[in-house]
Amino acid sequence: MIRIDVTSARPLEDQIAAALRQALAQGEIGPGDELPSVRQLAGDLGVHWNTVARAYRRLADERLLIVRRGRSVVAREPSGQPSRVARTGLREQLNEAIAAAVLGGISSDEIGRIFQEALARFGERRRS
Amino acid sequence: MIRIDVTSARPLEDQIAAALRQALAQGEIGPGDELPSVRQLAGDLGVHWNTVARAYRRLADERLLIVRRGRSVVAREPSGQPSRVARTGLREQLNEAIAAAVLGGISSDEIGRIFQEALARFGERRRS
DNA sequence: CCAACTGTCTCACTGTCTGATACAGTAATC
DNA sequence: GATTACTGTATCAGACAGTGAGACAGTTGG
Repeated sequence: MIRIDVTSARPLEDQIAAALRQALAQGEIGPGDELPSVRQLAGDLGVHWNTVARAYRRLADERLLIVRRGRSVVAREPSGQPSRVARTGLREQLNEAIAAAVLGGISSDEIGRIFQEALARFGERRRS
Repeated sequence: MIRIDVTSARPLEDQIAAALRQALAQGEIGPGDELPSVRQLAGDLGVHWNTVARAYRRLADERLLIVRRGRSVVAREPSGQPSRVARTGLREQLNEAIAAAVLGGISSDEIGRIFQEALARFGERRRS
């Protein structure tokens, strides 16, 4: 379902939350879909289930999931209109990504191309 | 010179390093330019100078700065050809930024527009 | 040489990340 | 309705990273 890198320095909880966000944004997981239990997903990923629980909880706080104990976790319809912080956050993330790429020797053209490829994956909204 | 947010949860060292990378990538700081001393920049930012020193060291490890004790810190010419990790890193950062934006309710069109605005700031390469 | 500057190193403190374990809610079954 | 087997939650302990304090070491100019 999702993939993480246990050797990365980035916290596992972060990685799991980020991977789930991508799956949600790409429509790989749609509103109403049930997600695996914390213990099951943890087993698949090879981490402690508590770590998955915390990632779920974080997304629940972002109103992306509905999670209540005893019941299975489900995805919910994402929020309506974009907030100011969403926009400024996007701008900052893009600035940082572009800066690193430029310093890494990637040309502006190629950065633009890679961006378009990435963005295209979010427009499909495939639902099973 | 650069700006950080001391109230953010993100480590100060990270913020400083990221801000410097942006300044370098945008040409605000060019090869050969001298940077402020760790104590001076720290005073400006309101953080401990040791934190600035570590951020400088990190960029030096990325071969973006030359830093030796006793002498002032100078920017260096960034690397030549792009590496594989630079490209995959860019892809991952973009995926994550786009996912968060989509879930935040920002349309694909607007994401594209914001990206173009951001990218444009890196093409200017203004030098003083 | 000396003084004043530079960055580096080591230490202590604090908070976060991770995993272990006990707990509490839900649902199906008897 | 009690039981059982599953859900997620809460709390704690150990490991580790981020931060700041202070001593240290290299460089430069008087």
